[in-house]
Amino acid sequence: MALDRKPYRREAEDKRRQALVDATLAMVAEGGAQSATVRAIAQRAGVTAGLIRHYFQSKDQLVTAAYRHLMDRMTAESSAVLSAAPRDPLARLTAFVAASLKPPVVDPEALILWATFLQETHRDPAMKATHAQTYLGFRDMLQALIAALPGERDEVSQRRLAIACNAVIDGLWMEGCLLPEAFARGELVSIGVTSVGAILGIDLAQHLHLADPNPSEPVPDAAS
Amino acid sequence: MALDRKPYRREAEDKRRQALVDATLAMVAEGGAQSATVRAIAQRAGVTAGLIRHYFQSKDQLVTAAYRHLMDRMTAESSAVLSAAPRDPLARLTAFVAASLKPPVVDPEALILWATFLQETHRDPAMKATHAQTYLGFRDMLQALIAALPGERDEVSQRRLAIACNAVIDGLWMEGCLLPEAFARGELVSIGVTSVGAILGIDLAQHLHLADPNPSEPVPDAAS
DNA sequence: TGCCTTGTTATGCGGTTGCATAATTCATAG
DNA sequence: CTATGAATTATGCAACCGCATAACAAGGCA
Repeated sequence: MALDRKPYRREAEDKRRQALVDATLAMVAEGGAQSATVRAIAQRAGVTAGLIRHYFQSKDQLVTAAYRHLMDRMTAESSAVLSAAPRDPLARLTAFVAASLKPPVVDPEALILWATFLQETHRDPAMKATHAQTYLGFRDMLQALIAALPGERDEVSQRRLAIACNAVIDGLWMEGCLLPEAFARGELVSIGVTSVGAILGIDLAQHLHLADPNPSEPVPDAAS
Repeated sequence: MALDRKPYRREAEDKRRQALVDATLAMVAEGGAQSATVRAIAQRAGVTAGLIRHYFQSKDQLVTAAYRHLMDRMTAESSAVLSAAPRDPLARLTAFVAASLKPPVVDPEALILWATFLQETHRDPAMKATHAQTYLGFRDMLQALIAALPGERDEVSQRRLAIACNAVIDGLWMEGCLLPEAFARGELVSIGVTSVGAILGIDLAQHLHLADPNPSEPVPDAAS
């Protein structure tokens, strides 16, 4: 009758919720949505399945929270680039485009996560709202960068240009995530910066080395 | 003891397989992958679940067949435009871009289906091969159109330009599928043609009305 | 008309999933 | 040092999943 239960430690609520969210994203990234069962997620987080229900009313709520966290992270990665970018509008735009087309933004796992949650978006209004917000947020960021460029452009033109530039970036991002071996180092960045420049009628390529002295290596201080 | 079985009709193999594939796509489009169970698919196709195993060795094979059918359909819709397009290279490219950015290619269901199968791609080698084949096939089509344009371009440039133009089209396609209400009629086509022209350094917009006299209306003979 | 192949239905099984609930152990307060 | 509450584990359950197999009937062929 000597039941040896699994020993455990009590953790702060924030920590446990975060651990469960991280485990959810990890499971989805590795094996798709179907492998992200409550049991698998819990095991990944180092807890038992029942605990999920203690922090989330249902599995769907956990998934929604994970999606929101993912989107927040991607948005944060984008704006982080801007805060560290130079002041010259041309260099700023170049740095933004370049950062969007290399790791950690370009990442096979990121696309899997994005695609997996996209179908949930179709059903769950909360996730749909999160999606639209993030999506248009990125485009607005781009439009602001375009508006700051030298030269006169009315707002209608700015919007059209932002839509076009956003599309190039998204398309290249997808290709880079799906077929990472199909492109040479820095090729996506080069194509992206050149194309955005062509759409806007300016030469951005000359700002590439200024905006980013080390175009192929991700920041080395990756995880804390 | 009077068991009244469901009455049925025997059908040709092609018809039944196609019906099952169509039902699979319909279920995935409506409720995501998780709602596409063998029972639901069979019910949608008007048969019982056991029949699936009579035509496919497993559910995975049915899903793979459905994915291949979807990709073939999308590719066919794009290349169909080319066979009816004029001979002038500029007009041909314009028609191709325009057709890729309006119905039936741009369609919310299409994106959901694409995104859903994308995660399977990550696991199943057969689906990954189908994906890469379709993906690069579309880009090669684009590169051939670019190569036919007036002006000298070496193959390296052609490849880079094809990658960039493909990215714009993909990105706009995604936005159009995700937020159909965010764009005016014909706006995506207009932006796409203008942007592709800008990337290639030529003016395509003037060929838009020639290439497609009715840019916003899908063909009216939709379903038979 | 009557048989015979096989397309189709019907039924059942082992495994898994999300969720509910009871049992237990950790951490803190007094 | 002990008591109390809550975080965590453990157990169980109803529903559902894909798949196997057996029973049946539809339609061609003699």
